[in-house]
Amino acid sequence: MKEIRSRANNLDFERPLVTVDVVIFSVLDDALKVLLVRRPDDAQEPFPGRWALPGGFVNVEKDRSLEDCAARKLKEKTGVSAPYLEQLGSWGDAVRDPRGWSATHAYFALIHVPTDHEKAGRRGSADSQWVQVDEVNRKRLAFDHPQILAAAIARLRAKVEYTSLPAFLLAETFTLPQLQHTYEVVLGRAVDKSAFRKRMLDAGFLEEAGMAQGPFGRVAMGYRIRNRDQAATFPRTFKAVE
Amino acid sequence: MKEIRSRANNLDFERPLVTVDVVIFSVLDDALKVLLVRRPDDAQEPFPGRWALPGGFVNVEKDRSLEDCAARKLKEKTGVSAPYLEQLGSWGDAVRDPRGWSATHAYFALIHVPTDHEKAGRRGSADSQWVQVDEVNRKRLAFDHPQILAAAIARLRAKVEYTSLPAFLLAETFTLPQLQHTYEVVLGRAVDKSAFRKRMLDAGFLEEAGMAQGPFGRVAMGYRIRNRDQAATFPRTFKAVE
DNA sequence: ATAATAGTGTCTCTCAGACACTATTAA
DNA sequence: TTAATAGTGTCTGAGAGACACTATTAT
Repeated sequence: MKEIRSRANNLDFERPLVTVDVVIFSVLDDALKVLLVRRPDDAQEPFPGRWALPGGFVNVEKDRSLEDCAARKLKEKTGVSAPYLEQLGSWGDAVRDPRGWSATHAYFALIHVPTDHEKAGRRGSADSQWVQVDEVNRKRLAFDHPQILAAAIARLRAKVEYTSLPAFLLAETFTLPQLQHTYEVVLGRAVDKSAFRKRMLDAGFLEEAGMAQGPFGRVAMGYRIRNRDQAATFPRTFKAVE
Repeated sequence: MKEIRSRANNLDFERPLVTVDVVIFSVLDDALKVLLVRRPDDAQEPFPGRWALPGGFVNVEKDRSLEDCAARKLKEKTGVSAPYLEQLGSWGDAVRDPRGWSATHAYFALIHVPTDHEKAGRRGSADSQWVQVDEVNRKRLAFDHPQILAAAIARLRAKVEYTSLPAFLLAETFTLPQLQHTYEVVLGRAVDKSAFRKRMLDAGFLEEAGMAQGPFGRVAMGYRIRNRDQAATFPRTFKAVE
């Protein structure tokens, strides 16, 4: 392994490799899914051909900041440019990457994938695929990505109990029944309609956005997130523990 | 800016500087304080003589992981070896360090400083000092440490509302009135004794540890944290929002 | 009309907070 | 005894959940 040396300041020690990885969640076909990419088959690369989280090295010329870097990777893989993006954590040690001491900054994104959006891989392609979160263990992910992904899923499941995060998994405008359905998909259980509506409306993070007509039944009020930079938090969890 | 490309593995690009910083909290003299260190006066160094969070470069020979590195820095500055240590986040961009593109992994520690513990700086020394969190703005901190510290304080204040974190600011065994006092110091407001006791005991994260006699009054039950690796979370916040 | 979906009203039960009360210690 | 602190009992009010009800649409 080679070191980058310099003169003046005492900066001549070996620097770790620095990467960014993004855990991208979306709800597709009534299931919570995560986007995985296939690593190159090149035998020079670590974990050739294995599935992994989208990510890569920080480019000190192109990336102004870590968050920029994460947003860039997300844009490259999905085309989405205004997602919910939050930092998940960092993982760094001597052995996680065979190429040397490395540290990755993991981000956590919630996006909406339009139904008719085939090319960016609604179904998937040879080198990228949406995988249901409870089936992701069947893939043998590269690096320490199983841990990172597990942390992301745990964080999402925890925050869904007391924040408005699932709203970011929907299109820009959505109805309360759609939002409730998204909550139920992520929580893995049904919630009471009346309590749900009270909670969402009282939290004040929604603004009305005209009526929305579905294929059947009564028209519903459409809503939009008032401030997409920040999720709302509720004073209680969804179902008090017994 | 240089970019050296090569054949085999494409690892010949400039790597960011990688550091770890630790925000160390403790309650001293009935106030929430944070430990700051003074940067060397050497004019070659960035921000000479300014106050900063304890931290430094990751040493790929000495540190097995980022968390190891944080624990090492904490041990060096305070002597404490079994603290509550959690990751706060990472900050990385082209300009935060004048020496070049750098990324820091910030950690968040809660420790107890014994009253008679003078040397590691209960009062402070020439190059390290415990500063009350609401007076920290008066110091002109180095780097982007004002943001990092603000994030740490926000995180602590938020989590105190629904977790057992303040228990880690006390000695190994403590009484419920002591714990309540710690909560009140961190929250900055009084809480009801009866509700507080119910909440703590029902959460089940404490175990009895014999009676503890104070200077006056009735003896109190001493408690210990059942599992120091993890904080308990309560299903509601302390005071529901109006 | 019916089926399907959206949205509301009401009751109940839990539980946190308020606060007054009792208990135990030292002096 | 008093002062000081530890710990408990009881009431109440807010609010989440349960669930039945009404409202609006397409066919």
